Order: sequence, then structure tokens, then C-alpha cells
Amino acid sequence: MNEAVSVDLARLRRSCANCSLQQLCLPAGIGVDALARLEAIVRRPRTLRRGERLYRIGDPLGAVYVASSGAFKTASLSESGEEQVTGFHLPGELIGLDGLGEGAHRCEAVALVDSHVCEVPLERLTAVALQLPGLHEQLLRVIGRSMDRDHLHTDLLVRRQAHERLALFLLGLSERYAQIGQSAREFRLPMSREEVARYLGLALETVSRGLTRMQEDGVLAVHGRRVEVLDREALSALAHGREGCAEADPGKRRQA
Amino acid sequence: MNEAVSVDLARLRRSCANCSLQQLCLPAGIGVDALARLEAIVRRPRTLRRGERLYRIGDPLGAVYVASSGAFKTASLSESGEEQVTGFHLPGELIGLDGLGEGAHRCEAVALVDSHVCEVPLERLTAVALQLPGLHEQLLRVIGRSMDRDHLHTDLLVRRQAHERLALFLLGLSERYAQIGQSAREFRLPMSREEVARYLGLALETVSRGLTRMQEDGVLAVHGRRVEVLDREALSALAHGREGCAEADPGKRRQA
DNA sequence: CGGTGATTTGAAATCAGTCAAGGATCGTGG
DNA sequence: CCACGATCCTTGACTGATTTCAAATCACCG
Repeated sequence: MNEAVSVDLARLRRSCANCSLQQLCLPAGIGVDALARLEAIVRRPRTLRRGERLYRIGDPLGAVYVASSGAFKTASLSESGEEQVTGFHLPGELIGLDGLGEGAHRCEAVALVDSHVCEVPLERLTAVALQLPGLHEQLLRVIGRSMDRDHLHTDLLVRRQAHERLALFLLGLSERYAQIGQSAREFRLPMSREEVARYLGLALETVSRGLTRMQEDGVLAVHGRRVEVLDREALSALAHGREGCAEADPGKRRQA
Repeated sequence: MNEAVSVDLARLRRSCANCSLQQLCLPAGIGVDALARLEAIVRRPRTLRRGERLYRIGDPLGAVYVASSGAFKTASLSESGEEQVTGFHLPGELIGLDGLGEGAHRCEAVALVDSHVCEVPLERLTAVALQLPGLHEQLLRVIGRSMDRDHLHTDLLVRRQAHERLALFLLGLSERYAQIGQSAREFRLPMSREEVARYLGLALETVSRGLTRMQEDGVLAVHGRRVEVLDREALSALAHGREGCAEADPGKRRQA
């Protein structure tokens, strides 16, 4: 199934109308005429290799982006010079809204794996949106969804237990993979342990130990960046601070 | 000075044109004609007493709000039923954007002290924005600024040291007070220690201890909710993980 | 088949959380 | 104006989790 989707995406369909992400992307819910207008301003998918930057900190905000395949991270630099990972972006999720406030990007966006992105010049987008109320509303909705994802991130971060954050993170990723038609049960993390750590506000060793622990508990199977969710219930319980559930079952854990 | 501002705001000026927050609010930078259109749809300031709710979780998203005086918090409920404080809102800062994604509020907004808010019905706002490109851009800019504040919040939360989070929080608050013409050096926290803790992802005792410690170090003077910044440099150093600066000076701290 | 970076693992030290009181403060009503 | 109660805030001692530092192992690329 992953294969199928991947091949499909790789084909780089020429129009939004044929894009398998249409339901998630800007076009969601707008009419055919509006879709045509939108298509006219979207730059055709661009390829980025693993490690390439979509934009850098300080770049003027000129466009928003949606990956059609691959994965991105956005990251900012703290004053002490450390990288802060502010988000991970899967296909269909808007990238580039940072710096809507100041007109320049406060983050950089980096491809975590080879990826394809559609670029939507902001100027033209707003011009069209002004003429098409439907697109305007859709734009606000998409921005809102992006804020919702940010909110989920802060939701992670206020958790004080490392394994809660980790479980919530994995659960969220799993759901997002499901949304783009990939398996929610088994997937490959596009980011390193260190990037996960910087996203979760943890030390990278803590992330590693957390994964090991969940594996010992039979919640996950982990092989490098390959993750398989063995017990979704338990994962969900961990995520919501009710680890007692798994703990109540003796024998599942190696030796506590 | 605080007195003066407070009295001034209490007068509840009748129009955006005369509002002392004009530079920060939706009207910032739009023309006189646009301002008139905007004024026409803004509901006159409403009074909320300390503890009153502007909206509740699940309420359909009908309007956005800007306080002209006072202070608000927005908070959501985690699945375990605990309150998560997602933001504090001072005069001039937009409230109510949560739930732009789903059309219903995911947070509740509560007045922390007696406050006045202007209400801008979203439907009418977008209708007017479609006719006035300037207002549309301004709307995006204001939304962007709101996202910037959220981003600052996650910036706090990825910090692993409690005193970094606290210092950054106070610094940010101080700057925001300065923006609305109040003292950046001395102010009164509108929220409880517990609310600060829930915002910073810390235990309330840790917040209290942190404030005590900064007081002992001569960085702050704290009397209940009254905070005076004695050494802005040191506070900034703490915020950015360079506490070595303060520490290098022996004698400033009580007994280390 | 090395080599280089990523990941895991270990052990010690630190830091923050929890539980439990003791004080301070604020608003209210007398 | 003062007393009272409720809430908020501070403090202490202890425990547990997470960070740090260090080293070993693994995985992938050329």
C-alpha cells in the first residue's frame, strides 16, 4: 500500500483536480471554477532532495507550500544558537505560514527526505481569494488547521512526562499518515531521534530510551526509524497519562 | 502612568479611530475609509468581570475579540480533564482564533481581571475584508502575529530548565506591557501562579520557587502578583540559558 | 569492508514533581 | 475600619524522572 501511494505521488499529477491530496489541500471543498483559478496560480511541483531548504530564516514571505510527497521540518534558532524544531509537515499540510506576522520567515523549512512541493504565491492567492469568497473561507480554514496542529504541539509540550509526549507524538503521526492514505500501524519516521527530541523538548537519549521502553512493553516494534504500533490502546493510554493500564498487566514489561 | 492608562481605557472611547490601541489592533495601517467600514461592524466594548467567560469550549466560532482593557486567558481541557492554559491576552491582542479550523472554539476565554472587549463578528469581517484588500492583508497580518505569539509559547515550552521558561515568560510579558504603553519594568501579573504553571508546563511550586530564587538573586522584586524587573540583563541571560552570567558574580545569590 | 554518523545503553548527578504544612493576601461582611 | 474566611502563595523534605557525560553498538554509504 505504501508502495502504491508512493508510486502514485511520484507520478506528479499535473493538476490539483487529479491530486490525491485534494481533500486535504487548499482545494478542499471549493467549486470547479474556483479550482481552475487556483490551479492557474499554483506552480508545478518542485523536487527537493533530502536536506534541501524550501526557505531560510529571514526570507521574505512570498509563497506558501504544500508537499505532495515526502516530509519537511520547520525549525527556528533560539538565541543561544540551538535549533528548535517547530513542526513536521506531511503531504497535504501547509508550510510557510510562519512570518505571516512580520512578512519574513521566522523558521527555515527543510526536506527530511526527497520531496515534491507545490508552491502557491501568496500575492496571487490573496488576489484570487478576494474574488472568490469560497476560496477565502477555505484559506482561513486551512490556516486554522495549521494553528490546530501548532496547538497540538504545545499540547505535547505541557506534558511533563517524557513518555506521554512521545506517545502523543507517535499517535499524532500515525493519524496523519492515515489521513494521507498510508498505514497508521506501521511507518517510517522521516526524522532523526535528535529532531524528535528537539520537537518534544527532550534530550535525544530520553527519546531513544522511551522508544526502547515502549518496545519492551510490547506497545511498539522499533527497528531504527521503522515503527510498528502493536498496541494502539496502550499507546493511547500512555499518551493520556493513564499508563496504569499497561502497568496493571504484569509480565508485559520486562522487569519494571 | 499605569493609573493614567487605566483611566484612559476606562473611558471606553467610542470609536476605533480614537482608541489608544489603534496601532496594535485590527485597524493598524488601514485607510480612513476602511476604518469607517470596520468601525461600523465592531460591536461596542462589552464589560466582563473577573472570571467571566468570553466563550466556551465548543461554542461555534462567531466572532473574534480584542480587549481594550484588562487581560484574558485561553485554556483547553486535556483528555485527562486538566486545564491547559494556551495563552494570555493583553489589550490589543486578538482573541478567538482557535477553532478557525473546525468552526468551533477549542478553548475557552476567561477574563482574568475586569475587562472590556470589542467584538468583531467574523462573518461581517470577512465580508468587508473581501471588498477592502487593505483590510484583508491586515487581517492576515494580525492572524500572523497571533501565530507568532503561539510560537513564542512553544519556544518557552521546549526549554528544559524551569527558570529559563519563567524568565522568558516574564520577559515576554514585560515587552507586551511596554507595547501597550505600560511599564516594562514593573507590572502586576493578572494571573495566578497556578495559571502561570499550567501555561509553562510546570508545577505551581516550581513557579513560586523560581520567582523566589530570582528575587534572591536580585533579578526581580516580587510582592505577590506585583513584579519589578531589577536586572533586565540578568533576566535576559537566564531566559537564554546563559545563567552563568549572574552566577559568575558571587554574593548576588544568597548562599548557593 | 572500513568509516562516519546515528542510535542505544550505562551510571551518576541534577532538577523538578509531589506531598504536606505554614503564611500571606484579598475580598467580604459586620 | 477591622475581623474572618477562602484562596493564593511560599517553603521544606523527599522521591523519582530526566539530563549529562561517556562509551559501545549499529546502520548505512561509498
